[in-house]
Amino acid sequence: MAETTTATGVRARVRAQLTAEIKELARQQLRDVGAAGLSLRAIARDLEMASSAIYRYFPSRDALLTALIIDAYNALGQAVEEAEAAAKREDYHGRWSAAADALRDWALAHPQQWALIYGSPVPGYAAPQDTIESASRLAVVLFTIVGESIAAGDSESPKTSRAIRASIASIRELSAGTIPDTVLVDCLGAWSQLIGLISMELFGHFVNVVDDPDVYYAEAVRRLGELVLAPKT
Amino acid sequence: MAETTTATGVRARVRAQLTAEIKELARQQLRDVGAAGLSLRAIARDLEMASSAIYRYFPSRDALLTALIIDAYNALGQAVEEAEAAAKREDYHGRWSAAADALRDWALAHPQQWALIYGSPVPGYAAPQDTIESASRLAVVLFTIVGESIAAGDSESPKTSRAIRASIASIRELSAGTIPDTVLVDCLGAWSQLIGLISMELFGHFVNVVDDPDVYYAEAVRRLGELVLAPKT
DNA sequence: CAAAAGCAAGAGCACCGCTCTCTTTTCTTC
DNA sequence: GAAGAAAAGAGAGCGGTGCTCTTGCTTTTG
Repeated sequence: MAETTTATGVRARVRAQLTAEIKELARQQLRDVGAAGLSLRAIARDLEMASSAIYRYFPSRDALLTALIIDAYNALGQAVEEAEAAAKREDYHGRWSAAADALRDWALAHPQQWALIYGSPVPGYAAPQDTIESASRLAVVLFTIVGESIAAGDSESPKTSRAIRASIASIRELSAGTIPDTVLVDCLGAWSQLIGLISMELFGHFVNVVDDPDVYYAEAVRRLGELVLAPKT
Repeated sequence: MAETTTATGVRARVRAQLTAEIKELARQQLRDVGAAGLSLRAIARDLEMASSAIYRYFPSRDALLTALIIDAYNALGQAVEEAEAAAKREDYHGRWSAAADALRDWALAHPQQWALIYGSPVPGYAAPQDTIESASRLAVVLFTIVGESIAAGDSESPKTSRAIRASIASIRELSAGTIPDTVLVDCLGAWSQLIGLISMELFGHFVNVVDDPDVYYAEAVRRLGELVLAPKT
């Protein structure tokens, strides 16, 4: 009795640890055979347990995948956040590049996990609601940089049409007026371009097109920064 | 004898037709259950033939998928080519929009096929060489519009660094000097952004971000056109 | 201490891709 | 036209999958 005083206690902890082990093995399998080849039975074999026991931890293969997706979003978000935080606060272009570079670096280091979150949705087509918070971390970083850059400079903000403003109403709310509509449109474009560039490179669409992705990506990022940040001081 | 004079004859034709039927059923299954759920056995059942007989037509599931990928590239390429061809030759912005709109329209009409070609590579990770010709059709259209637009206007072309030029040597060759290096860099960015925008929308990354993708996409395309085409006459 | 809840194991179902072997059909060649 | 060659289909079978159900065991809880 005295030993089990750790609240919900031992059981919960070994469960958490085993859950983590399953996910780690799953990530390993992801690297080796890709998402399509991920097999619960293989994980169970590695863990030397019955295949049916896995289902005590994840009710289905899709649930495991979803958990991996959330983890991937968080790992990516954290990597970008940390890289961006390391740059000088007033150096907006530096912060922009740092974030963009961290994005690509993470993708190159974890291509299968990138494919998991930015490739085709693997399960039947359930966009799990749990993912949205983790997923937004990247966008938050990018839009924050732009917002603070705008606030620091004195911007002229050309008008946009009513329809365009309405089309991006959600993201306008989220950015809470710190970013003029015109810039906001460019931000969405820049964001999409970053994702597009990395996906194209990773998924093989730049074969025989771009020879040195490192150099090209850096240049693309620089141009996007100039488009979207307040003019350099 | 007289009836079998059609050269390689009847056999080849029914074979071609059955191959087409298999692919059509596969596409249907793609729509219903996605690429992950595509099953040769299910196709065989629909065709009322033994599952083993399918392998006379496609040596493996991946081979079928590869064939579908090539078909998808060609269908997409053709759709874009035709839409672009319908625009007035001198109206470069019109041609640009027509191509970009056809791109998105096709994607929305065939999301699973889009995922097949622009989502995560499904097979083990074999980038089949057969696909590259079909895959390039889209890029050819986009880059041709830009090239002809440049040729029509009188462009000042700012310098790019040696490293950047080298990084895109392959595509520079393909465009055969019709597009200045600076513009070429923007072209690649614009191309990637179009793919990125459509994928983000289709794969659910614009949920709670972009409310009216039609309107937003049109605006993004317009801006990309102004970036990449010679200034309007 | 006993009941309840969580956990592991095993057997089993229906499906999958793919490979054999064997028979039937069609084409080719003499 | 008949005989041999090539292509096509059928069926059984192998090893694998996700997932479920039942049966015991262990830990936690009242």
